[in-house]
Amino acid sequence: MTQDTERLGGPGVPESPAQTFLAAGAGRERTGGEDGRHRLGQLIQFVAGPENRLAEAALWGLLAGEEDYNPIVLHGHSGVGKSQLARDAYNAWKALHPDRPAALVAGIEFARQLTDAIETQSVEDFRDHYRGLAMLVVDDLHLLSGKTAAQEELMHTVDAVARSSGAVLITCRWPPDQLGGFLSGLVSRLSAGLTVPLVPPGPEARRALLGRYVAAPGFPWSEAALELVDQRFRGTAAQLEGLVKQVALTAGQPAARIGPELVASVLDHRPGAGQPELRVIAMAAAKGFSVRLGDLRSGSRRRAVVLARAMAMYLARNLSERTFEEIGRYFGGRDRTTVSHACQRMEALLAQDPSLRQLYTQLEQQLRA
DNA sequence: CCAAGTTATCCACACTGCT
DNA sequence: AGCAGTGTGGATAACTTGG
Repeated sequence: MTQDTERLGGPGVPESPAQTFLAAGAGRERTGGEDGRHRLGQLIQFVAGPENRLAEAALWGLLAGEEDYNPIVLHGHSGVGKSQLARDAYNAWKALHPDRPAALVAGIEFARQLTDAIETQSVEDFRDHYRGLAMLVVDDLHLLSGKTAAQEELMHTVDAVARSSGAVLITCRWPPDQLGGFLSGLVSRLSAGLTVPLVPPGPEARRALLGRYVAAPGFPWSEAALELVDQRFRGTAAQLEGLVKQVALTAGQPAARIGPELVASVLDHRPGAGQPELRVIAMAAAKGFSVRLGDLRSGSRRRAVVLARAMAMYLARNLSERTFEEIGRYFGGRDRTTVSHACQRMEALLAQDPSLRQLYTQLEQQLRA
């Protein structure tokens, strides 16, 4: 990994891999010079700040046809932009290599298609399609947990695509070696490629994202309004986009200038912007561990209760923007450091217990739905 | 049932970023 | 400087485990 880092993220790496890539003229042939570069630049929606330069570099390397790191696995919490990056890679590939077949498929959809193919006795067609691809993008691989047939099929697909000098990009909640309920063959195949962590946008990336979202015509934002979002908003790219839409909606008719007062009132009255209620999270965790909701909020320290409580706290922390203080208050008025410790402990447990990770994934899915 | 080990919890203090 | 949020380390008591 040291070598990978040196190669892709070290001092030799230019500020923006995208710039270098485009400056070098990669893809010019098929995308048509200046115009093509511009078009390709527009296809890339993911905004990478310094914190995600390695992922960006990996993406551009993949598009440039570098085979050194194949497959590339992007992993990170939900909301960091994995799916966006997957879509970008797919769209850019199609623009660069219109004559080389590519596919973007969600992990769970890949499994469903395979089941259909088996039922309709068309597995050969399924294989011809996927194994003949020049580029395969699989989004949310972790949802294939426990689905061995699909994993086996995917493993052979990845091999086939790689053998014919194709590119494979995979997004996942966890790095390959921490996946629970996965075939060791697939895990080692994935681990042999390049594994890149994705993290939430930092200040620089947030600013760039904000600039893009407010660029839509009709609702001119004042500098002070932008400044306010910059100062007060801490969230994922998707949440930021939601905020901008909410502000436009509140502004009413187009052409009204958006000032800091309006933004402040939207920020103040955000109804938890899609984040589940603590009670809903606690109930889901309680059910997952077969304990009572009341137990989680009680003083009990029974092993099963403590584990379920820690999971609930960890979920609350990851799926909402609530502070340790708020979470602790809900769970029996516990100290905020208790919540902090519980989250750290859960993180450590998840790193070493595949079945627990499986449960976490399940609960997270359920609560986001 | 009891002693020993483990760890969930709380407290005190320190650090960071913002106003 | 003051505040909010967070991180870290130590002390204590609740709980688990082995005999």
